[in-house]
Amino acid sequence: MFRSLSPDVSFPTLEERILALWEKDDAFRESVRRRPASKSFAFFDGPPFATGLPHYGHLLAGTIKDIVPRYWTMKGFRVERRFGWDCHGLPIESLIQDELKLHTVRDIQTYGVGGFNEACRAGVLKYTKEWRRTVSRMGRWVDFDNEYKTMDADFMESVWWVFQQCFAKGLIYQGYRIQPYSPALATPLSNFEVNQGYRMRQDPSVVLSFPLEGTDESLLVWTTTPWTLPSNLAIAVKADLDYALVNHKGEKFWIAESRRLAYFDEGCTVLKTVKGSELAGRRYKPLFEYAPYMSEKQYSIFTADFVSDADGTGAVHIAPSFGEEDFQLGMQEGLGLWDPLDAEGKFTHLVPEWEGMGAKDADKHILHRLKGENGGEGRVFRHETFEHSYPHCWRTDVPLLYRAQKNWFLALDKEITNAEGVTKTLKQWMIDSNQQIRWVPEHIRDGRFGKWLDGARDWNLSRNRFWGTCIPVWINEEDGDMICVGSRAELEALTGVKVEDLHKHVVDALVIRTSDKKTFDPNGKAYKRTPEVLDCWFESGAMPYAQNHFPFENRETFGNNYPADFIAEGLDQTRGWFYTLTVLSAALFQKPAMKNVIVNGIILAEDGQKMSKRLRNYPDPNELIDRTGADAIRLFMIDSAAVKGEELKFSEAGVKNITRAVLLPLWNAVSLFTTYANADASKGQLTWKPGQERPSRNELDRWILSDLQALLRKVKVEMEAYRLYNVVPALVEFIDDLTNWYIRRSRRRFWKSENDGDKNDAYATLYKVLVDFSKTLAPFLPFLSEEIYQVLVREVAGASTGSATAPSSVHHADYPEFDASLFDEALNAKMALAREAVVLGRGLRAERNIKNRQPLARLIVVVRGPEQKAWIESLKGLIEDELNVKDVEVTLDEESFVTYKAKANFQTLGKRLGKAMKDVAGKISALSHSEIREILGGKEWMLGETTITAPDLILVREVSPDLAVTATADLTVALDVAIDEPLRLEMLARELVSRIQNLRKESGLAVTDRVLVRLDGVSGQLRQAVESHLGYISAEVLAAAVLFDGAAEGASSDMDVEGEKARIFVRKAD
RNA sequence: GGGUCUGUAGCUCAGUUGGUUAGAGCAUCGCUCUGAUAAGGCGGGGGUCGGAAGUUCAAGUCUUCCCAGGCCCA
Repeated sequence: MFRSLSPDVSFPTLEERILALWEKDDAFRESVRRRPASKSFAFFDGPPFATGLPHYGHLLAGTIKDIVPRYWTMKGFRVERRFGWDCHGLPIESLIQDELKLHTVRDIQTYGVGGFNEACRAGVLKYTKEWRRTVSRMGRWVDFDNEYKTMDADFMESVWWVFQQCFAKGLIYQGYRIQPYSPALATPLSNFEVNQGYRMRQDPSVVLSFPLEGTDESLLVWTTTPWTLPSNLAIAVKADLDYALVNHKGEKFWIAESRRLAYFDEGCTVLKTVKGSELAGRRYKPLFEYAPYMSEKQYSIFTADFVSDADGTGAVHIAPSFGEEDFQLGMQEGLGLWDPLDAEGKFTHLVPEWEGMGAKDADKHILHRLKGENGGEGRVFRHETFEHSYPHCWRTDVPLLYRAQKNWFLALDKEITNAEGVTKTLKQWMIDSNQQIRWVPEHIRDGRFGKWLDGARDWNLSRNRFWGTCIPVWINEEDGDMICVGSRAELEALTGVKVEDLHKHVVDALVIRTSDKKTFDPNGKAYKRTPEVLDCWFESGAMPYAQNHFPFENRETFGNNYPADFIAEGLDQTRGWFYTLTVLSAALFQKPAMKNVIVNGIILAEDGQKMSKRLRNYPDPNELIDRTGADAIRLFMIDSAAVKGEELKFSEAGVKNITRAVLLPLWNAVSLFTTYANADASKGQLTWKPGQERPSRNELDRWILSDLQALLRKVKVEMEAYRLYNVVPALVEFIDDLTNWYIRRSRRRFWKSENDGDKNDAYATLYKVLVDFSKTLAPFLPFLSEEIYQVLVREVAGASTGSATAPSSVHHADYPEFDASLFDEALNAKMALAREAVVLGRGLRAERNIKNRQPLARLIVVVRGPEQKAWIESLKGLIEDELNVKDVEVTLDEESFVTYKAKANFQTLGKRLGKAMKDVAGKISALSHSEIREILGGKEWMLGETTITAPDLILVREVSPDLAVTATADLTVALDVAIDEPLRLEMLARELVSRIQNLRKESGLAVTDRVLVRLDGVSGQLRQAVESHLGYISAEVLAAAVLFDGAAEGASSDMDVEGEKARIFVRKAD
């Protein structure tokens, strides 16, 4: 009837088989097609770089990105899932630069941007095959055939459109920002690159004297970058710091009082002391006269908070083009920018003295000159060398310069009016959007992400690179007039040239000539494209629009799929994708780009370190999948805090534990079901047919079905809140309920030889539970659930089963809904109480050292109320059987077993009593049994000002150590431990059965084989036991006969239980 | 240096508006059971809840400071 399942299962092999099945049936695409396009659940996939292989972080994010869409698909939604590739940006450019041995920006230009870009295009998808294989092998369903790539012309065109939208809203502007700059590469670097290049180096630490105008006084000023001195435009001091005027060998110097002794003797003369604010506004004589005069304030003293007296002199030199703080002060005071360096960081003709010399190289020459050794002025007061950590170019190892660069920015403080006429700044729209997003974990919203939004600065969109989407702005060189192009059609109209590729080497060649800014006019004004490309984060943020080539195509699709219902990425994307999605969505539509976000944490190696190829502290993902299977890895990752933004220490042992705790028990449950069902079917004892619903009167059946409903309700709540981490524990608990209670308690019902209704009830129930549970598990364990479904549903013909009627994959089925008609809260509580009684009973047996095979006469269960009494009575038989007792007696009267003591209920009393709490707690614990009874019975006990009533007491039951009694808040259980002769004989019979069963197993007999049992040398009481329990023994071990003839035949063993002996022989009956 | 998250048993983690003796799983040790089992059952050991101070009758939980680690930023 059912395919027979080996308990000896290899999950990786099973998974490979399922993958082939999905492939054959085109199961993924079918799962999408089956659901109506009108009922869409939108998912956005964050694009990875394909310049490296997938690692565990990708597997984790991929698993989350698979589970949630699978779930909503089964809930009836169409969930399109398109894979995306991030093709542009520095990682690929660096890779190709290495391949082509192009070290600098100039090398690339010499090589040719076209050739370089084509090499990037050809190389960027290097690992896509490996990605596809690993992602698919993990069971993730995502559309690779319909993938989007950020380098596709359609995608890039939409990015242009997004940019143009921002441009039209006045959000785009050009401005300066200080950036780390590599003179060797002639390019600014990203923070990421900078962080790779920190090293110790020695630099000059110089104090210079600046004569103040109209006095004979000088200000001592500190710098570590002499090469910026020709660009000096100002000096900054700290307003509330004391500055002293020191007389030193006839010269007068200003210096911060707190720094005075660092440069002068103790005995030096202090002429006067003033606050820094009093020095502000005074003018000084510049060191050099190369810089043009750009402001009336040039060469004067300012106050600034960033000045400190931790080093130097408490006065710092300001060159606004070099250094973040200098730049800020320069902007604030309108000093202007003056940068005498060329692209390679060399002085230009603006500083003829050192023209052609690199900035850092010029340091010593500048100092030499300032010392007056070349006929100049002796302005160097102190020249030292110090060692510090400083960033170097990660490729060429030359020290970086912090330098003002012209960039394109997205302004966050511009006001935007939405469709409803509400006006707010872009930043406020972003902050409002964030409040509408459900973050998992929640704290990201107002924590990491919210704080980041609050402090967000204008977004620097431009990169002086080659392989990216071009900034679509053309500029007239004379008047700076700009045209922002938003599509290929516009570009063609303006240039008269039709292009299909929008990359730099193609687009830069196009010059716009126009008189109306709309159409090409050979005699019109000329506009050339600004040379920068876009930050590739702009492209990933534009992905919701660009993946659909919106607005050029798919307007309707876009409308149905925006904002996304769900996205998921790692915590490191807070400032990355999550941010850029939010900025662009707020800029374009004044709403969030997504409704729900799961943020996963970082995966560390088992030792808590980062996973490192060099340390080899983690198993290769592909090898691990081949060893343990994807289901186990998926569940291990999901069953962790990694799905709420915390880190996960990845351990293979943890993955194996999932196999042991979840996969195998479930597999065994299915295997048991099919084994017995097949056996009974072949004996003609199965009247029930697969898929046939069969209401059972058996409480155990009704309970497991009800328990399953509780699980379904829980899963629904957690999945709708995107709390994946709460789902796996619930699934595990259900598997435990199913295998260690339902199946264990039902084993005999499957096993018994007579065919009655109950047996078929059991099959019908277990079948329904397994099928529904496989559907419940499907999003989480896509492979194993599929196998179970195929075996139980697809491969058998029945009312709702078989290939003719049932969906071809479990993932095409509808997700099981909570069924109120099967749910019985009281039954769940009742079973829980019975199980508690059993646990207590087992404890008593263990405590008294009475083994389970020894039947006992009686268990007394004392319950706390009439309802509970009825509950336990209705499950009497189950408890009797489980605990091997002849009778379970249920009563409400426990006073013969326990003595009451009481503890204070701090919760009710604490607020009322305050400081008297401790005293009262002592008095309560001193109450006697009868006093407690009276209070429980309703008596009010006056204790000073307070009235103590029953709820103020917590009852503690003390049991005498002489009695086999134990108690919890819900139950008191007493075990009658007396063993009379009939009970002893029955124990012996059971012991014998156990020995015979072992022999059967050892000799490899099938569970259905009938046997012949022979006994030899049987001692008196054992013989008596066999004779009085012959029927029981024969039925248990499927004995055709039990003979005392002593003939030695078949497998044998000796038995000796408490002095009762026999030699047992077992062979298969003829 | 700033922001943020984390710190509870050997390991992985729960722990409600502050409330009584801080829990679970795994691991370990002992006992036990077994014709669904790579299992099951019962019990033991194992904790100054990162540290300190404070608020309170009462702090794993609230406040402040400090320490350690991760991520992001500088």
